[in-house]
Amino acid sequence: MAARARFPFDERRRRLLEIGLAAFSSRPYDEVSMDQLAAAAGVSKGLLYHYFPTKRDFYREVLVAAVEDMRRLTEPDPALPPPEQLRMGLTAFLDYARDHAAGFSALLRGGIGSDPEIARVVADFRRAVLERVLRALGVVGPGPELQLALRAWLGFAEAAALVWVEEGGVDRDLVGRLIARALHAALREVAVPMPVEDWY
Amino acid sequence: MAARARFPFDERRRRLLEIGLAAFSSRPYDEVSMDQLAAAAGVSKGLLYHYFPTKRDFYREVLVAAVEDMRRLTEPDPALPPPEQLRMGLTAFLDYARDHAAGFSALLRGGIGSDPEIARVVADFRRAVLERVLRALGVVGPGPELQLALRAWLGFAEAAALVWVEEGGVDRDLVGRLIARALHAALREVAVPMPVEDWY
DNA sequence: CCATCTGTTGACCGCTGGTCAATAAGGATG
DNA sequence: CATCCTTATTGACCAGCGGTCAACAGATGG
Repeated sequence: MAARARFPFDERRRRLLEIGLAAFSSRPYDEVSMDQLAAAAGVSKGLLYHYFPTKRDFYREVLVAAVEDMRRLTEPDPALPPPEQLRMGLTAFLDYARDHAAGFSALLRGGIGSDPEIARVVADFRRAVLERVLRALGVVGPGPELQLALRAWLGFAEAAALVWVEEGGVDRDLVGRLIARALHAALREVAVPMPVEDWY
Repeated sequence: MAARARFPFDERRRRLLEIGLAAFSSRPYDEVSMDQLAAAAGVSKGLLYHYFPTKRDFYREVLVAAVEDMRRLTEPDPALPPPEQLRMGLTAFLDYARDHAAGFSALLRGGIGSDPEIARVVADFRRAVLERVLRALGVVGPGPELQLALRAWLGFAEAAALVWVEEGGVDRDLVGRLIARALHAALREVAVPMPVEDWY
């Protein structure tokens, strides 16, 4: 065998997560085996378990890293006026979905979403996105109706992005406008004063 | 052991699917083993494989049955005027989500959605729902923009229903109105003439 | 009462997720 | 340069998993 290559912890971990993302993006969870992953990383299976306690934890960490990546790349500039923040945030969101199609589809579509720990990662991400929106709106204590409306709107945005990425054939900015309009409609229905009409 | 109980094919199959729905609704896919399922059904594992070729197929059939059930229970009366069809369809949809919370969450949230065969079942269901809407609208050859808008709207409706079921605390008819309004907004953005304003 | 069909079983297999004691690379210390 | 200690890394190992299969037994019809 090749000589033992000893890597610093963080670097090795990062490499393993990259390989995990590639694997879990292209095949369903249960069709990816730890042996395969280890082989793809040129490493023994035991090492995988040295870095991640279980397969599920590994998957979760892959998801966390991907979501963190997305959150970072779509972060709006707080110095901009709110309408511009929304516009740029949506554009960045759609661009990210387009450029990371496989991972975006596989992971956000819920690779194994019925697991509570996994679902929580996605739920946390969604909450973070909605907090951005609430901050831009200047709302502090959103009631249950507003929370539901915003969460539903996020479902709209995610579905729009998924279809746009998978089917194609639609202008990106049209999709962005569509999503912004949906936000307006959702907010109006729960009586949140916001002149989003001219926001996009 | 108990004497061999011989059942007619269809009945046994139906029972197995019921048990599968209960199992897959309460635990993630990979935490449900065929041995457990067989034991829960009071049956040998071999029999499970006599009815369904693989675990994945079994899961798919469970999903198909659940989706079929939902489709049947939310079917609108075509004799009603379209606005009323929408109203009743949404009400039935939300009621179904509430009354079948576990299955609705687990299965539509995508138990193992990254598998193409499984994803297709959900995709087919969504297409069927959208065809109802298109029929009610009188649209025959929807362009890509309209398809995307409607698909995004369905994401809105699904997310709204999920949150409503899981969090509670919001009036059902408010959720229904919210979803109807979102449909209006989505359609207006892609320039589909439809006076949905007074539809709900 | 036999023959056929088929719902049903239990033993079996390769592989999977997960464990663990043993090992060796490399920096620190003298 | 030898030593030591830490820890990244391995490979053998295990119970349980998804899946297979030959054999069995309850109906059904002649």
